[in-house]
Amino acid sequence: MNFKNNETIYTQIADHVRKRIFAGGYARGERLPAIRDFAMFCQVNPNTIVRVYQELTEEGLIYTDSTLGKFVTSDAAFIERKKQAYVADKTKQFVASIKESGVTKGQFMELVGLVFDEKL
Amino acid sequence: MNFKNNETIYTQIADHVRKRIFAGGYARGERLPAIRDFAMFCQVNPNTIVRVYQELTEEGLIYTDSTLGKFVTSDAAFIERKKQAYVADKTKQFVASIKESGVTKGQFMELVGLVFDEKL
Amino acid sequence: MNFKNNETIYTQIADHVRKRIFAGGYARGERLPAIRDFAMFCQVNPNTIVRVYQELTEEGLIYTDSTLGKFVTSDAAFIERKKQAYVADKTKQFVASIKESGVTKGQFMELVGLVFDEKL
Amino acid sequence: MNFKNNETIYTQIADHVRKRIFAGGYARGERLPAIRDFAMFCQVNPNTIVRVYQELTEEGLIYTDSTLGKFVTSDAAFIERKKQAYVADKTKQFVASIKESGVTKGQFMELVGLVFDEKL
DNA sequence: GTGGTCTAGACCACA
DNA sequence: GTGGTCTAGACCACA
Repeated sequence: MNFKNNETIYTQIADHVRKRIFAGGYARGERLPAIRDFAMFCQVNPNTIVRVYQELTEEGLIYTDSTLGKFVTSDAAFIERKKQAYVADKTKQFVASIKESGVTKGQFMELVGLVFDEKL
Repeated sequence: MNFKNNETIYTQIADHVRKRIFAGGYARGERLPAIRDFAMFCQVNPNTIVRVYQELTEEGLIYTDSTLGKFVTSDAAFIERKKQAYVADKTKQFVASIKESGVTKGQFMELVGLVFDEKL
Repeated sequence: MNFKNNETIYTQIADHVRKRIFAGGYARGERLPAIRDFAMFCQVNPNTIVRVYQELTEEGLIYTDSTLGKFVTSDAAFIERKKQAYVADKTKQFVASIKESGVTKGQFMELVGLVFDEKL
Repeated sequence: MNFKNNETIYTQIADHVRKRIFAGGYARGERLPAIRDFAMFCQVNPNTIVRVYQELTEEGLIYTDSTLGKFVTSDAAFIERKKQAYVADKTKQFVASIKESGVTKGQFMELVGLVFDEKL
C-alpha cells in the first residue's frame, strides 16, 4: 500500500477495506485479517488498524466476535445499500468539485468513459 | 468556505483557487485577493493563505508583483494545459478508486451523468 | 551559527545544510538533525527549520520518513550533479558581480588563490 | 535592473553603484543620477534611492553638494583603497562559503578562470 | 519522539 | 496597503 500525504493513513486504509467489502473481496460473514497481520502487511502501527476497524464497526459493516476476531456483516442487503450510498456520495462530491474547473459535460463524460476502460 | 476535516485547509483553499482560475472565475492577468483579505474571508490565518499562494506560484499559475499583489498568469495556453492535466489526473484517481468498490461501467456512467446534471 | 542581516535566515541555514551534504558532512542516507533539535541548536523557531527542510526536499537532496525523521538521499550521483551545478552557478554569479568592480583577471586569480589557502 | 528576491533592493542597488564607482563608470568627482531619475530608471520608489545614497555617503564614496546633487568623491586613493577592501572582503566570504561544499583548489581555480573568461 | 499544520501576531522592505 | 519572514506555541497523526 502506498499512502497519500494529505489524508490520514487510517482513513485511507478504512476506505480500502470498505471498498473491498463492497466488491465482495471480503465476502459477507468472512473473517477479516488479524490486526497485527494487517498492520505488518501495511507497514503500519497496530493502533492504526485498531482505529480502522473501529470506524468500520461504527458503520455496521463489520462486527467483533471477541476472541475469534473481526467479521464482515452477513447482511447482504445492508452492504448493498451502503455501497450504493458510498458510490453516490463520492461521485457527487467528485463531480461537484470537478465542475468548479469549468469542464463541459460532453468532455467530461468522454473522459470518464475512457478512464474507466483504462484507455487513457 | 466550509472545510473538510480529513484534508488540510491549505490544500482545500489552493484547490478552490486553482479551479476558479481554470474556470476563468479569476481571469488571466487578474489580481487575486490580498492575503489578509482572503484570510479574513476564509476565517483563516494569513500564513495559511501565504502557503496557498506559494503553492500556486510554484505551479506557475500565479505570480507576485511585490507590493502590488498576486496575479493570475496571463499565459492562457498554460492555464488551459494545466486545466486539462488537472481534470484528467483527478478523474483517473477518482475512477480508479471507485472501481475498487465493484461498480459496473453502465451503472457508473449513468450515475455520473445524473449527478452532473444535478438530477440526483 | 551566526546569521547575516541582509539575507533570510532560512536560506542561510538551507545553504549551510546543502553544502554540508555536498561535502559529505551529512553522508548519503544519513539521518539529519530532528527539526526541534536543530532549531534549538540554531536558536531559531522550529518553523524556520521546517522551511529549510522543505526547500531541500523539493530539490531532492533529502526525503522524509514520517515519524523516523529526515534523511539525505542515497543517490550519490544525484548529489554530485547538484554539487557541480551549485558550485558552477554560485561561481558564475560571484565572478560576474565582482567583475563589475573593474578588477583584472590576474589580480583576481591571485587573490582567489591566496584566499583559498587562507594566506590572506 | 533585475532584482533578486532574497536580498533587499536597496542593498542591491547600492552594490551596483559602488562597483560602478570602483570601475570608474562613475568617475571621481562626477555627478550621480538625480534621485527621481534613478528611481524611474530602476522602477523603484525614490525613497529606496535615498537610502542607497545615504549608505554610500556614510562610506565616504559620495557626498552631497546641496542643491547641486550627489557627487563621487574626488579622492582617487580612497576609492582605490575601498575597492581593494571590497574585492578582498567579498572574495573571502565567497571562497569560505564555497569551500564548505568540499570543492578542491584545482577544480575551483580552473572553474573561476573559465568563468572569468566567460567560457562557461 | 517524529514531522505537519495552523494560529495569533510582530516586524520588515517597498510603494 | 502589499507581501515575506519569523516567533511562540498549540494540536494532530503516527510509531
